[in-house]
Amino acid sequence: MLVNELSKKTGLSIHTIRYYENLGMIKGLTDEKVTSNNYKHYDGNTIERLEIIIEAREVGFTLAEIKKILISWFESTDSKPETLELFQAKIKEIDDKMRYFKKTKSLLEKVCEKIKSND
Amino acid sequence: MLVNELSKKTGLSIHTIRYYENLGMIKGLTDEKVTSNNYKHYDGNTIERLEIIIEAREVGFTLAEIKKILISWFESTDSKPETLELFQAKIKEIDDKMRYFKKTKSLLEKVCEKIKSND
DNA sequence: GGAAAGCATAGACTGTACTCTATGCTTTAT
DNA sequence: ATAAAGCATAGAGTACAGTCTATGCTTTCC
Repeated sequence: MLVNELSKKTGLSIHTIRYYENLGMIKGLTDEKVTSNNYKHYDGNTIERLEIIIEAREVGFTLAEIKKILISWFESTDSKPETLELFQAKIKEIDDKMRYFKKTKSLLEKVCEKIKSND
Repeated sequence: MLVNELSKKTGLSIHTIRYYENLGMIKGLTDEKVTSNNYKHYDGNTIERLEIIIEAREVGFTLAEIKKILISWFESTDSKPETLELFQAKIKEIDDKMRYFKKTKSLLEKVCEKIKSND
């Protein structure tokens, strides 16, 4: 599939997809049998990668971190201590954030009640 | 207290404090009895505000949103429908993120196990 | 076969949130 | 009294994550 279809399937803009490709997070392949153009073709793996990127973004990974995750997930066969460390640090970060979020949520709920009761 | 003390008490850099002040999120007052300088004085309310800023940043509010929160919390007497809406939307966002976080955490834990077992 | 739509690269521009530098005046310490 | 430290404003610079524009070639559709 070409970039337009990939964009539709993932919901990411063509610009963003190319941006991620420039960062080396995904890679399209040009069909060597076709010499008239250098259109890039993407496959299911690219979709999978982009979906991982979208989810990982959501929980606060930076693109640089996500790149590492992708490499260790798709390209590496051996275990990587530094990736393990990154993940364990992120688990800790997530725990911290969840605590914060719970506190903040109940605070926000109180504030909402306060605002409503002032009517 | 002057900016240096405020910085030490909140852990924010002087630069960051001034940045927030320029955005109108906090406000120091110059002592009108002193004419030789225009040093700004900050009080407990400023610390409270900065602590709210720090916490709200942590859960993903933008500074523009935090400014609204501060206004509705400290400056407004009447209820503000738009602030209520903002908060309710944020509560929903937090719920969504918590779901994501739980999913991601268990995924990360699995990945960590996988990496470890490859040793 | 000519217009419209799609693809590629490169680079400029935007927004958010800082962070740092320059300059100059004021206060404090020795 | 003078050097060091602190304060203020203004503006430049940085990092991240896009987003948009320009240019030019290619493919598709009527």
